[in-house]
Amino acid sequence: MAKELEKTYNPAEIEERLYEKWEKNKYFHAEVDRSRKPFTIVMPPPNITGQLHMGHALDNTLQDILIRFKRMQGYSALWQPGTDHAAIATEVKVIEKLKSEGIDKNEIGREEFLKHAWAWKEEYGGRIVKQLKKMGSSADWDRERFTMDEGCSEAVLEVFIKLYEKGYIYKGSRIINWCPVCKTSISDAEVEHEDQPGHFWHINYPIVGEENRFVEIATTRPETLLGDTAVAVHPEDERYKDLIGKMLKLPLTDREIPVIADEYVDPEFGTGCVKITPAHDPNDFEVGRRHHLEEINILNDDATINELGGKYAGMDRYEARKAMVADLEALGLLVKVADHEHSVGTHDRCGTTVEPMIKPQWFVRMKEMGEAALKAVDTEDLNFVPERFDKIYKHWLENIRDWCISRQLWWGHRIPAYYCQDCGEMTVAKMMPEKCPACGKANLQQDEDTLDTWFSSALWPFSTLGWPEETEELSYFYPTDVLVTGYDIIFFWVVRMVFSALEQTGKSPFKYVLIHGLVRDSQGRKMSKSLGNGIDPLEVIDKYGADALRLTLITGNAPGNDMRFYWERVEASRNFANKIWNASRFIMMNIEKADPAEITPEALTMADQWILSKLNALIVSVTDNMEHFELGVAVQKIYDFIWEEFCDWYIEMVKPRLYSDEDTSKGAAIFTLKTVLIGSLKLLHPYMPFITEEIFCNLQDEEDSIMISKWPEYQKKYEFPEEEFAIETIKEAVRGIRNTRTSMNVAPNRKAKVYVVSENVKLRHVFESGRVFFATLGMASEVVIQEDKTGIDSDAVSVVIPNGMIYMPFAELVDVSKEIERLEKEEKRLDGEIARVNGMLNNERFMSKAPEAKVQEEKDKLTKYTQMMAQVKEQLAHLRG
RNA sequence: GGGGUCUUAGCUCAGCUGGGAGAGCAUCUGCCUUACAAGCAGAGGGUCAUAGGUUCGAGCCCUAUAGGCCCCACCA
Repeated sequence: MAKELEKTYNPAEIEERLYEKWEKNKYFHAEVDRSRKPFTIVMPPPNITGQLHMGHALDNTLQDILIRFKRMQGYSALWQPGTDHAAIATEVKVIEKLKSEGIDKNEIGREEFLKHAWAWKEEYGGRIVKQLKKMGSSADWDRERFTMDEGCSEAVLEVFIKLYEKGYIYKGSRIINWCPVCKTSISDAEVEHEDQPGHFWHINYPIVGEENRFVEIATTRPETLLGDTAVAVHPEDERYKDLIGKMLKLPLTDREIPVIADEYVDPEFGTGCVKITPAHDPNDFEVGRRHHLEEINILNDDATINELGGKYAGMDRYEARKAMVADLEALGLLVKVADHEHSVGTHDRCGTTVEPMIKPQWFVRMKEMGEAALKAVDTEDLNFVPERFDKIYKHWLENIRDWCISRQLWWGHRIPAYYCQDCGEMTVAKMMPEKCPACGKANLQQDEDTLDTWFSSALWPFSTLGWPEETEELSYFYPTDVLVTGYDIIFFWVVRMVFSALEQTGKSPFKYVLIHGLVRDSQGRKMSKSLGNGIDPLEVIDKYGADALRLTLITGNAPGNDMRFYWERVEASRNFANKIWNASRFIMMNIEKADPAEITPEALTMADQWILSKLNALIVSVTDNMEHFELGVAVQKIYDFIWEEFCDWYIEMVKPRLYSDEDTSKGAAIFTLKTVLIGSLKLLHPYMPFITEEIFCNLQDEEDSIMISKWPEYQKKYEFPEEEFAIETIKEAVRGIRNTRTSMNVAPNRKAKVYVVSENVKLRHVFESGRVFFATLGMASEVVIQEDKTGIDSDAVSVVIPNGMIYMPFAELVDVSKEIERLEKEEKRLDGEIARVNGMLNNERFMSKAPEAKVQEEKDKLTKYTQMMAQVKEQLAHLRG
C-alpha cells in the first residue's frame, strides 16, 4: 500500500532528508569490483576559496547525471571529488585577512603564514563541498581529496623529479610575465590580452658623431627606454642600411647603444626602427639573445623604476612614463604623439597590467609532451564533445611555448630543489639531502618558490587514485571515462592533464571530454560580481528546489554552447516537478483502492498497451541520447512523454476504469500506471534525483532507493505496434472533435451524440474498443459506430479522419456557411499535401534513387490524403446542396 | 592577422548521422472538469540571415557575402 503524498511539493524538506539517507547508506561510494565494469568521472576540484556559482552548478549537474545514469546501468560508478588549493587565489585571500588583522605577511614569515593558510583551508575548504551537496551531487565523498594532501603532494614530487631528470623541467633566466601586484611570475595562459587605447610616442635617438641626425623610433611604452640596449632595423631596409653598426645616444641616459639589423623588424610598420629592450619585451628578448645584447632590468618587483633608472628611480612605471615624456619634449626629442589602440596583457586574477621581465624561473619543456598530447586526439584516445573543440585544443598545443611553473608564492607545493650555500650546487630531490653532493657540506637551502597550481591539478585524474603507488583503484578506475568542464579551462587544465597523464601513465586520462559553455544572465552578459547580475544557485535551490535548478541548466542547451539563465525558466522547471508530483499523487490515491501484484497480459487494454509501447520506445531513445551525451535532448523527450502522453492522454483515458467496479480492468490500469510511472521516474532520476526518489519510495513499501535501482531496458513483451496505431488514430479523432467544438463555440459542458462512420472494418473495430474515450475526452453523450450515414441528420457537423467521418448533430448551432468555410480550409490543406506527395512520386529520379521505405511511406500518404479529400469533397457538395 | 561559432515563431533556444519546421515563455479564446489554475482544452505566429552550389530531396552538406559573439596571436 502506497503512502499518501503531501498536497504540495516541498523540495526543501525532502531534499535534505533524502541526501542524508543516500549518504548514510553509502550509495555514493564506489568500490573496486571486478565483476562489474568501472565508470569513472573525476570532479574538477573547486577552489577552497570558492563559493558555489552557476558554473559549478552546471558542471556538477552534468557530471551527476552521467554518474547516476551509469550507476543505475550497473557500473561501479566512481565520481572522484576533491578540492584545489588554488595557490594565488588563496594566498591573496589570506593576505587580505591578515591585513585586516593588522598582520603583514613578510613580518610573520613563511612558516607562520602557512599556518594561517591551512587554518583558512580548514575553515572554508568545506564550504564549497556542502554547497555541492545541496545540488544533489552523488560524488564519493569518502574519497575526497585535496591537491595538497599527502598523496597528491607525493605525486607532485614524483613527477617533478622525473621530468627534471628527463630534462623536461629546467631552470633558466628567461623572459616571463610578472604581476607587480601579486608579485609573482605567471604563465602565458594566465595572461589576458585586451585592447586598450594608448599612444604611440615617436622619439628621436641622436646618432653619435653626427650633428642633428636622428633615428626616429616609435613606442607604446616610453619608460622602457631606460632598458634599451639597441635599435633594430630590417637588414634590407634601404633607408637605414648605412646606419647599421653605428651608435646612438640613448636619451635621458648616458649610455650609447648600437643600431643592429634583424629580420624581426617590419619595415612597413611605424618608422621601421625598433627600440630593443631585451629585459622587458618578449620579442626584444629574442632579438637580444640573437645579438648577444645586454639585458638591463629597470624595474623593481612592484613595477617601480629601480636604481638603474637614474632620476626616475623609485617612480611608478606610469609616473616615470609621464616624467620621461615631459623631459624628452623639453629636450626636443619628442617628435609626436599619436593615438594608438594596442593589446595589453593583464593578469587574469587581479587585472593588473603584466610586466615582462627576465627572472630565473622553472619551466616545463613542452615540445615532446605537447606532441604526444596532439597525437592522443588524432588516435581518438581522447575525444572532445562536441568535436569542434579538438581544433582549439590542437591549435593551442601546436603553438605552445615552455610552461613557466615557478611562482613566488608560499601557498603551494614548494619546489624540491636544494642549493648548497657554500658551493652553490643545486640538487633536486624528494627530501633535503643531508650533505651537498658536490662539496659535502651540510648547508643546504630549499628553493623559495612554489609550483603553479595547475601543476598539481594536471595530475588530478591519477594522483587522486593513488598514483604513484600501483593501487587497486588506479588499475580499476583509471583511465577515467569522461571529464566534464567548461571551454574556458581547456588550456589551463585539460591540456595539462592530458600530457601529464600520457607522460606518467602512458594513457590518456579520459576517453571523452564533455565541454559545456558559460551560464549567462538574461541579457547574455557574463555573470559577475562587479556587475551584480549573478543569480546565486543556492537561492534558486531555496526557492524552487535543486531539481528545478538542475532541469533548468540542462534543458534547451547543446554541449559547448553558452546559455542564458533567468527565473522564468526555473519556474517552468518547477512546474514540471509539480506536474509529476500531482500525477504521482493521483496514482497513489488510486493504488489505495486496488494494487494488483500481478496481472495477466490479456487484461491490458489497448490504451495500456499503447502507453507501455511508448515507454518502451522512450527508454531506447533516451538511453541512446544519454550514451552520446545528448542530455538536453534526452530530458526533453522524458518531459514530453510524462506531460503529454502520460498525463494529458493516458491518465485521462484511464480514469473511467479507475472509477468503475470492474476489477480486472481497474487492476490492469493501476498496474500500467505504476509501471509507466516507475519507468519514467527512473529515466528522469539522473536529472531530478530528489523528487524521483521521494515518489519512488512512497510508491512502494520497501525502503528502497531509485538511485540504485536498475536502469529501464527495452522489453519485447511491451511492443504493441497495432495498439499504438489504434490509439494514435483515436487521439487524432478526439483532437478533431475538440477542434470542431471550439471553432463552433460549443459550450464545454454540452455533450453531443457522436457518429463514427466508416466502411473500414478495422477502423470500426478500433473505435469500438475506444468508444469510452469519446465520452470523456470528446464530450460525447453517446457514440454510434456504423458503416454508412443512415439516420444521421443531414446538417450534422463533420470531422474528416483517415478512412472515415465523424458526425455530430448540433442542430441549432450549425451555421452552414461556416461549415463550408471550415471544410474548404481542410480541402486546401489536403490539396497542398497531395500536390507535394504527387510531386515526389511523379519524379522519376526520386522513384529510382530514394530508399524503398521512403517511397512506400509517400505512397501510403497519398492513399490516405486522397481518401480524405474525397470525403471532404462529398461533404462540401452535400452542404452546398 | 589566424581560428571557431552563431544568425530558426514576439523573446530565449532545441532540432542527433539530409526525407513533411519544434519546445519553454509571451499573445489570443474558452474552462476552478473531484492529481495539478504551478492546471486543462483550443488558436495565432517562421521565404530556418542573404546569394549561389551539391542532391530525387537542404534548417542540416559545400562556397561566397552581411551582421553578432568568442578564442588564439610577439607587429614595436
